[in-house]
Amino acid sequence: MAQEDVHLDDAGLALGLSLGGGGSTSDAARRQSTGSRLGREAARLPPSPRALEPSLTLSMPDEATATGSGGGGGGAAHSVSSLSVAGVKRERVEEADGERASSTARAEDEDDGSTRKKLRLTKEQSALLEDRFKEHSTLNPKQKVALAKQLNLRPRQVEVWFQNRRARTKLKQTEVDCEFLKRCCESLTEENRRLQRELQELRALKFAAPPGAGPPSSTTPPVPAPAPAPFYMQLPAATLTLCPSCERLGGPAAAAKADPDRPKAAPAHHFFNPFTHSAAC
DNA sequence: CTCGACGCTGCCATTACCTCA
DNA sequence: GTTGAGGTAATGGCAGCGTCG
Repeated sequence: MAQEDVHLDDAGLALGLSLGGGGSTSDAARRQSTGSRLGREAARLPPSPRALEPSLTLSMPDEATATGSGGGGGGAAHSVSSLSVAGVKRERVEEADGERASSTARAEDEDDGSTRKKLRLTKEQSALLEDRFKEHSTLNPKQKVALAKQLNLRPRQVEVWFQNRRARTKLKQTEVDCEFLKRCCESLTEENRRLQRELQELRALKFAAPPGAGPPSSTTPPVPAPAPAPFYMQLPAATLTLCPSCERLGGPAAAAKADPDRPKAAPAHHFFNPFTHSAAC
């Protein structure tokens, strides 16, 4: 389980906190020792300035144990460890892989102990992560640890990658939805104009015709040809789903949101927004 | 059964590093 | 060499849910 990894991973961090006093709580630390609300409060110490006394640099956990994945220390591609320095937890990456040895390795050379170094995933790692993401956008602890082991990363890094990946996906989807809504709005505006015109014409017709007059003759202005279905009505049937709470028409996300893995109590909605996955009823 | 503490996880906003034009 | 923009790994905070005593 990831649990083991967290324990191991945090071994050095705990030390860092005890020695450094105001050291930051890394996410791993938060997940472990500050997971509780009390713990969180206790851990909410003012973040130390990044350039705090470098002499506070702490010994980091043994590489092999820090990775926790078992394959960490001896991996040909990476060995990763965590280090808590003056409120900054840094990732140190040693790359034997020449392809991507660039930033991280260089950064380490220039390491002055006051900056947060950033891991760059190799193409292979990214590809595998992408593959897994395509299969499932979330990982259970077992999968996470297995994947981390496979990638020679820490489970936390895999977790973060998936988190960020989900965020990117959502952002993209939001952009798509936004564009769709824009077109929808334009279509509705145009439709509204058309109906207004039609209404005006009908009114003009009504007032022009003498009361009691028979049905319009051939001089009657032709009824406007039916306008093409407005954009918002061109939704494919598959996109029309029911609001899960009130069973009125909603959008595709309504069904997708009904993920059994994480059922969230939906309020009683009537106007279900398929784009924001929310409702306002 | 209810309640509070706790642990875990996901989402979100933000930060900070890195690359590239 | 410098700079600004964009991409993205990492961090911190918060909320929801399940478990346990």
